[in-house]
Amino acid sequence: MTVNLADVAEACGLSASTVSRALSDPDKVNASTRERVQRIARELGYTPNRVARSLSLGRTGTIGLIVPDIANPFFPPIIKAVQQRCAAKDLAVVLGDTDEHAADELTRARAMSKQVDGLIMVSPRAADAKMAEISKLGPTVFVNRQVPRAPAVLIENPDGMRQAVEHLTALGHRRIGYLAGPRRSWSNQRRREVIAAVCEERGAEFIEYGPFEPQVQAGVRAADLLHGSGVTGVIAYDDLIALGVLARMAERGWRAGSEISVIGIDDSPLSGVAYPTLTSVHVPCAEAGTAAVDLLLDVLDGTVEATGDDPAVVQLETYLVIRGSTGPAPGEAAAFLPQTPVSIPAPSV
Amino acid sequence: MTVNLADVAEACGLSASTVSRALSDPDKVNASTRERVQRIARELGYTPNRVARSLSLGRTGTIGLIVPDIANPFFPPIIKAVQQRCAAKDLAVVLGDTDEHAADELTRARAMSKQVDGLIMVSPRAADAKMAEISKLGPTVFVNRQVPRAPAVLIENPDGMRQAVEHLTALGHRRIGYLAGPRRSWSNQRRREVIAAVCEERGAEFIEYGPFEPQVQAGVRAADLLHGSGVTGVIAYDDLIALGVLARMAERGWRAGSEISVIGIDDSPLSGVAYPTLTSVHVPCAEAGTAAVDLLLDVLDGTVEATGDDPAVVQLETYLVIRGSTGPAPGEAAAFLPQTPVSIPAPSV
DNA sequence: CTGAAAGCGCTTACAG
DNA sequence: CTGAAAGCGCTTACAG
Repeated sequence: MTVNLADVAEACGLSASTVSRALSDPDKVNASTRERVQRIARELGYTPNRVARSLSLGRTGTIGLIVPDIANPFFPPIIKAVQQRCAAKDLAVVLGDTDEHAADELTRARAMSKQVDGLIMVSPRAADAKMAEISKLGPTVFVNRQVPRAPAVLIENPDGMRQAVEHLTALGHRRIGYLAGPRRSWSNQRRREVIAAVCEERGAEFIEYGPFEPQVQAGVRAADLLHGSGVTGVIAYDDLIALGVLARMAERGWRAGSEISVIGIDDSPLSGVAYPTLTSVHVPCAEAGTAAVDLLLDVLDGTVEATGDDPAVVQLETYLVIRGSTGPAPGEAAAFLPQTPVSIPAPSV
Repeated sequence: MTVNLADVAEACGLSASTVSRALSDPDKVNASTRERVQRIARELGYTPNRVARSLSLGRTGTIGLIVPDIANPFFPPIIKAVQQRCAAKDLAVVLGDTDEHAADELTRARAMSKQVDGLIMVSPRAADAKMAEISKLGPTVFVNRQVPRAPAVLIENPDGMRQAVEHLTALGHRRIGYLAGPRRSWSNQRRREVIAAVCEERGAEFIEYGPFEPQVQAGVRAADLLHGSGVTGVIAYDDLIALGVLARMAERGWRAGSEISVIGIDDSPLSGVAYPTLTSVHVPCAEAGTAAVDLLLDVLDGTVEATGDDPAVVQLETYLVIRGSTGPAPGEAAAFLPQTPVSIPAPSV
């Protein structure tokens, strides 16, 4: 049905070998034959069969991307960036969603492994031992998770967390809550540690709530726990939880940014949509996606240390973005008078 | 390096043919050899090479999915559903994002075509003629776009639009605005028509604004246009625009749901996060993703009409979800007293 | 029920 | 510079 290399060869009166060279390695062929082959191939509407090519080359020109939940707004920017970068490099992306089931990560990776040249695992949930098994399947880069002896792109830089706590203490907050994420989450452990440490350093009390699932509904529940606790500033594991807190506060008539200050993490596009707008720690998701593809390509080229005790790790920066949901602690407001309202335009989504 | 069929055959003392059958067509093989082969294959950690399998079968076990923008919250639920359904059917999904460039749709489809058994095009932006070319590349199903002589899953049912307008007129609104989406958008044209028609039918004035890009920022701009226009009820092309309107209204101290009622379209998870929560037309994105995979599979099986004048088209239902951003038109409120506040829990995201 | 052989559509050392 | 041949790892008629 569809035209293949042999058809083109016949139409040219040449061997398949020559046609193949003319098309994929043009320098190895006489200039005039090259032109003729290319013209005839075009006329016949020939497109090489990628599958056959993959089989003989041993490379598929495809990479696998596995994420826990496409519908969680944290992931689409990463997926998009990976996909864009791959398109630019003429690589295809096969996508896997584990629906937050840690056990599926290895299964999906295994299913993909024979079909891709390398794998990008974003925020995997399963234990390090499972990640080591995944790494054995083929070249693998982790995003947002440090795995021993494996290359990774990390966006869990402590700077942003530190800035968040210092922002609150500078505003006079003395009792600071942390709405914890899932207990097994690597990010959660890192965030908790840094926040607790900076609280201590700044002489603020650190109070942990949770764990909470990274969902708006969990934030609604968290807001109710906060009420009457004496906590005046709170940092949520992620924006979804923070947005749930804001929604519940609005519903109950508490003023975010004055009665309680709320900080999210991710700086997702949602941050500008909430009311008030959400102060949040910016996490460079798109950059992480791009960096992950580049790192994986380096691993495939062998230009980078992909294993052993000192694998390549790319560390990206995080920082605090201040919006409307944080303000002086109650009783501290006077120090800030006269208050000039700051209007921050909603970001485009 | 990696273990292949021949290795398993050798370990079993059998031919590759038998091993192949034992693994992929177990009935054709003696029960005891079958068990033995399967056990040994497992012990050796054998996984079939999908690429080789594809080449000999002429099927890749992969489908292509092309969307305009992964980061637009409309698409992730569709992507997720497609991916989940495919995983259940042991199909891989290769994902393409055209970044809203209509011209890339054909290019990307062409690049994928040799690598997939079929294609799902979600909300494509390019003209029908381009879609016809894409259809010629191989089995193709369209989602959220009707293309002549091509199978499709449509979620542009007029019911939801009608309910939205009737909701507003029932609340006493007499001047109804429509914040139009991109001019070329197929959905936009359909929505505009239905809304205008129902306004006329109900004796309300129809006023169009825009076009607006489907982004929060565009809604901010739209809100300012609305002010002082006498429009009391407004339907936005999508939730992002509607959320921008709400954000701007909150910022300027206008009360959504009393001074102006706002309705979005998509019923995205964001609807429950905004303040007030957003009344929106539910569009069954996840169902559409699942239906698209099933339809594509039917096309591949040949059990469904995929071309000609009467191709298979699946039409899904839309309906209005009422939340906090709509209420009686100003001056009509008296008719509703005493007002009992309705509290609607935020949905999980 | 099992095996030897051909074939899927490419690429690429190896000769000439 | 060009061609014949082998090979990538499977599947599947065709024999036995």
